[in-house]
Order: sequence, then C-alpha cells, then structure tokens
Amino acid sequence: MALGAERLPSVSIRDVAAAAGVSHQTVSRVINGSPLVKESTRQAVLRCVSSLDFHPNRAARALAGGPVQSVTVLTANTRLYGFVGALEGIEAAARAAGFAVGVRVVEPGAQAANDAVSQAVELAGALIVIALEQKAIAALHLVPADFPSAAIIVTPTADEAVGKPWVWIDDRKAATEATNYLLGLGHRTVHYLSVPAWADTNPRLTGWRSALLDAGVPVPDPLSCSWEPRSGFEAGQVLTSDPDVTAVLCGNDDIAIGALRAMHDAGRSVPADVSIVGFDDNPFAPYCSPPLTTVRQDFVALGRLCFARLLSLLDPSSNDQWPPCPEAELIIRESAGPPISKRSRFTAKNLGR
Amino acid sequence: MALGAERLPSVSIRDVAAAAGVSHQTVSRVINGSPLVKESTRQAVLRCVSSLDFHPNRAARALAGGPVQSVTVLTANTRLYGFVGALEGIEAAARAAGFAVGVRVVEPGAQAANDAVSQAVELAGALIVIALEQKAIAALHLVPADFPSAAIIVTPTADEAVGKPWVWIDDRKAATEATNYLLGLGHRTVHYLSVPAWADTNPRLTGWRSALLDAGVPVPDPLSCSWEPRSGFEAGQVLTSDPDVTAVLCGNDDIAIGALRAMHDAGRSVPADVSIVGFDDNPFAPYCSPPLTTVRQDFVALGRLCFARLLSLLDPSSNDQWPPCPEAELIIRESAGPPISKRSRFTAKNLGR
DNA sequence: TGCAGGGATGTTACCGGTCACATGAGACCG
DNA sequence: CGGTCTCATGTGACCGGTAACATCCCTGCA
Repeated sequence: MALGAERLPSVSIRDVAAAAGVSHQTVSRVINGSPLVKESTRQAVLRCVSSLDFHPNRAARALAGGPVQSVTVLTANTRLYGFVGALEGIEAAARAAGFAVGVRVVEPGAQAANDAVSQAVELAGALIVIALEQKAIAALHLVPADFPSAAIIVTPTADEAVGKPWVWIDDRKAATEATNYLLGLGHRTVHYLSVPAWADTNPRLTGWRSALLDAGVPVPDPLSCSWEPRSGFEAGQVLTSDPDVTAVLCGNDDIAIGALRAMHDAGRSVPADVSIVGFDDNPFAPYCSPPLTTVRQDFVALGRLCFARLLSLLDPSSNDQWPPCPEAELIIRESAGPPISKRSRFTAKNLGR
Repeated sequence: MALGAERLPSVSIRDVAAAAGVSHQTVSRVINGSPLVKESTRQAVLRCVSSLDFHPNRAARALAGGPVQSVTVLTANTRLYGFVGALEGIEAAARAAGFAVGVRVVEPGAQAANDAVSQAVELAGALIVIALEQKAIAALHLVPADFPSAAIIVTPTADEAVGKPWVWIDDRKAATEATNYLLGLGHRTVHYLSVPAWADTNPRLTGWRSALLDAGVPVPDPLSCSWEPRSGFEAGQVLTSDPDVTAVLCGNDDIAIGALRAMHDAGRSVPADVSIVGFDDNPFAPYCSPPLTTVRQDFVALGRLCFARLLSLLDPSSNDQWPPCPEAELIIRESAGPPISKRSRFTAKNLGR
C-alpha cells in the first residue's frame, strides 16, 4: 500500500548535535533535563535546538521507551455534556503540559473494550478512562496494572481504585441534597427520572432513594431514561397522568428539559403544579422556561484534575498536593417551588441565573 | 480475559516471523497486503498473527515511514454542538477504518496555530482541520501542502481548497432560506444575531442579508454575539426595546435559546409577538418553549464524510464516489409564525418535533 | 543445456530517539 | 606522582517496523 505521505525534512537530534559540536546523546540529555551536563554545553545545545526549531519526534521516543508525553482518553461518548466537559478539561491540561491527546470511543460489546485498551496502550504513553458508564468501566478493568493511567469514576469503591489515581464528584450526596431541597419545599415525595444505570451502582439514584427513606416518605419507582431529552419527554408524559406527582428529580439536564416540555404540553405549570430539578448545569439550563434548578458539576475542572494526578504519577518529583475533587453544587433557579397546597407559606425562589 | 496473559512486552513482527518460520520482512509484506507473497505462506503468517494476537506498533510504523493510520483533528473548540458533532463523526469513521484519533485545540494567538500544526504533523499520519472559525482557519493555511490532510470549511473559496479534500455545508443558502421563510410569513424584515465572524466571510450573515436585499426590505444592523446562550440573551434584551422587531434569525441555537428567554422575560410572546429561528438543530431545540424552528446541520455526517475523503487521499485505490456534502434543512417547529398584523391570514405552523 | 526473467523470500540498513556502557579529564588523596 | 572517584561526554546497540537490494528457485525459450 503505497501512499502519498512524503517524509517531511525534520531536524533530528543528530542534526542538533552536529550544529552544537557534541554527540547526539548529549543533546538527548539536554532535552530530557539530565543534571549531568555542563552548563555551558547545555546553553550551546539549547541555542541550536531553538535556532533549528527542533522538536523531539514522539514516535521515535515512544519506540525507544522514553517519556512519551501523550495520553489517550477512553470514553463511551463524545457528545453528552459531562463527557465533553471532562474531555475539554483533560485536553486543556494535557496541552499545557505538552502532551498529545488521543480520543478513543469504546463501542458496545465485550471484545470492544479489550480492543480499545490494547490499541490505546500501544501508542499512547498513558491512559485516562472516563469511567462514568458501563462500557468504559469495563475498559478500565482491562488496563494493565503497570500501565500509567488515571480515571474519572462514579464512586471510589475498592476495585476501581486499585492503586491508580482517580477523581470523582460525589453525585450521591448531591442527589440527596437536591431531594432534600424539594422535600423541604413541602413536597410529599419526589419522583426520579434515571440516567442509564449499570450493575447496582447509580449514586444519583441511591442518593435520591436514601433521602426519601431518611425522611420517611413514600419511595416511588424510578423511571429509566436514556441520556437524551426525548426519553425525558416520554417519561415526563407518563408522570403527567398522575396528579400526585409534584416534584421530579432528573438524572441530567437533557432529561429535565424533555420533562419540562412534557409538563407544558400537558398544561401543567412549572413550578406551580410540578417542580423539576436537573443535574449537571448544562449551559442551556439558565435559559429554559422556567430557568432550571439543577446540580452543577464542574466536569472541566474534574478533567483537569484527573490529568494533573496522572501527571504526578508519571513524574513523581512533582509530588505536590492537588486540589480536592470539585464539589457538586445545587443551583437554585425557578423550576422548583412549593407545591400548590403549601403556596401560602412559601414563595417560589427566584435567584440569579 | 486472563490478566496475566496480556503483558507489556508486546509481540513484534519478528516473533511472528519466528513462529511462522519466515523472515520478519515476509510478515511485514503480509500485514501490508503485498501481492508478492505465496498464498500458503500468507495463510501460515496470518495464522500466527492471530494466534499471537499481534498488532503492528504504530510508533514504529510512523518512525519507519510506513502507513501511519492516525489522524489528528485540529479544532478551536471541543464543546460547541457543531464542533462536537464533527468530531464525533470523524472519530467514528476513523475508528471503523482502524485509525487512531488525536485532538488538538488551537489556542488564540499567532504562534499557537503554528505550534499546533507542527506538533500535529510530527506524530499523526494525517490531519483534519475543523476550519469553521478564525484560529483553525489560520492553522489550515499553515499545513504543509504535501502533508495528507482534509478540512471542514465554511465556504469553498480558492485559497482554502488548495488541492486538499474539503467538505462543507452551504450555510449561506440555508440562511437565505430561513430568512425567506420568515419574510414569507409576513414579517416586514428579519433581524440577525450573529455568531463570531472572521475576515469578511460569514455565510450565514451574508445569506441573511442577501435575502433581505433581494426582497427589497430594510436591512437592520446585525448584532454580534459569541457562541454562548448568555450573549443571545443579552442581544435579545436589546431587541426587546424595539417594538418593530417581529422576527429574529440566530447564528446558532445557543443564541436562540438565550434570545427566547429574553423575550419571555420582557413579556413578549414567541411566536405571537416575535418569531425566532435558530441554526444547527441542537438536541434541545425540539424541547424549548416553544420548540425551536431551526436550520438542521448534520455535523456528524459531515465529519464522517470528511474522514472518508481523507482516506481516499491516503489510499487512491479506493477512489470511489463519495456521497455529496449534507444539505442544511429548515426544521419548522413552533417558534416562528406570522406577525400579529397578519395573524388572520396565517396560522402558526405546528409540525412534528 | 544454458541463460534470461520474474516471483518469492531473505538480508541489511535506517527512521529518531533512548539505554547501557566505555572513555576522558580533572580533583582529591596518600 | 600514581590511583581512585566523580563528572562530562561519546559509542554502539536497540526499540519495531519499512525500504532497498540481494538471493534463490523455477520457468520459458533459444
């Protein structure tokens, strides 16, 4: 298979060496920051490096087993807000550190996770797994223990955190908080529209459930949705048939906007008849009708932090303290308020957008 | 999947050669599909390849100047709907073709574009530039002419299409169509909320303007927005002060949802008082209040197509006909209708969501 | 029978880095 | 003033592929 990729004349470590009058190995030492180089030599080499516009070739470095300076991000999705935000944070941090960034979507299917991992391990120097979802979690478990990697995970359980750096946002606590907020407004109970669950762990769901149990109120069956607005719309339509439903917590904002629409269509006013709370604080949330009360999650910061931890794994000398994982935060807007029966005592919150 | 089985010492072409009793070069020929290998030998080698689970090492291949099978996507943004969609399409098509995908965001600044290109050229075998925005367009111009690359561009002008494959969506035509749709509903003119422009080319803006000129109606000054809902909201607030504004075309759906909100807040009903049309058909568009009439752009298909064209550049033997670039399509929902003065003659469209 | 020619395969160098080890030059010591 | 130690640097092999060329074997033809 001949192809047109003509080799571009790139300057190599040996060109720099010739220009500086040293051996190629000395150049290698300089660009890797070895302390065993005389200061005057270092200066001379660095001068040639910049005058020839030399950049170390990543492929050669990877092949020779040197520090690779590239990460591949394994994710199940490149479209949803949370995943996109995490990717954005990782890319920005990686770029700042001079790392190349690869993206590999892991498809459904048992073999797919295996393929994704083995292909990623081959080229990249490190791996970040956005393990917020079943397929990517499966991939995470397949990453060889001695391969440098980090993960964004759902909950720090023992088997996920096997000696690898990880970051997370405490969804469970946030879901509890959001549920308690709705109960505090006077609702008899809170319904839940769930994003896809995997195994038995869905922190948003368990946080919601435990808040209801602690409050001693009835626990309605959660409705399973996909991640898309359409499924929130459909689930919302189901709920409109039940006049007892006055408060709904949604697994993400996409679902919430669909549910909002379903309520409008059924002639139920939000928040007067039904309160709706979302999850994520999607950029459109402040501009919904009404503006969406939601749980903000700073995925960009999470991604950035994840890369920082990976970096300190790769380079233990920079072993400083990282900032803690970002906290979820309930952003109160206008889509939730007291139920009609309590309206005389409460008024709808109307806070900043 | 036994964990101990897949260790880091990866199997190389020479391991396969030893197992098959041939030279490493013969293995190389087999995996590259050379016709100069006896069928029985090929079979034997392929059997060893799969039994040893051999994958060619991309770094070594890149270093040796072979077919690299990796693309880097240069983009200015990884969050906005259009960019994300294009990336999704590229990644999916690339993965299907066995290509690794890299992402490199090009930052603002003159030097940044240069860095981005030179770093990308170094590692990847090919480049795709999402040149929908100033910084990425600058980067596109810096890609060496003999380096395999393709681009998603705004308009096929001479300097962009210098011998490279490109794809686009005809925004200009779509903007004209959307504007004509609003005029056809009876509006006296149409206002425009613009996404960031670069140089003098902004097809959505020029399409809107030419529709107004052709219709012989007044051309109001366009309002400049960023890509974010907030700036649509702010621009929308400006428009509410003018009672003559009855129709607004927005440069994207994020702006449109912000404008929608501004109208609500000012007590102006959509579409009764003001019609709003967006651009892109963001997933939330069908669930806005009211559901947003917008111009659908299939960015995922566009990304897929772009990769396909790149692929046929790399491998001229597969030189089949590609499908044409996707067409923009006006999706009529409920956010646009006749102005009040014409209401007796028209009724608001209420089509599928 | 001898030789040209081409298909199938092997040999060696090379891509651009890194590693392990060898070497050279001073400094310090007895 | 020789011997060891350390620092600074050079040499050669090697990572896992590919390219160019050499070699071998078999066929067809004079």
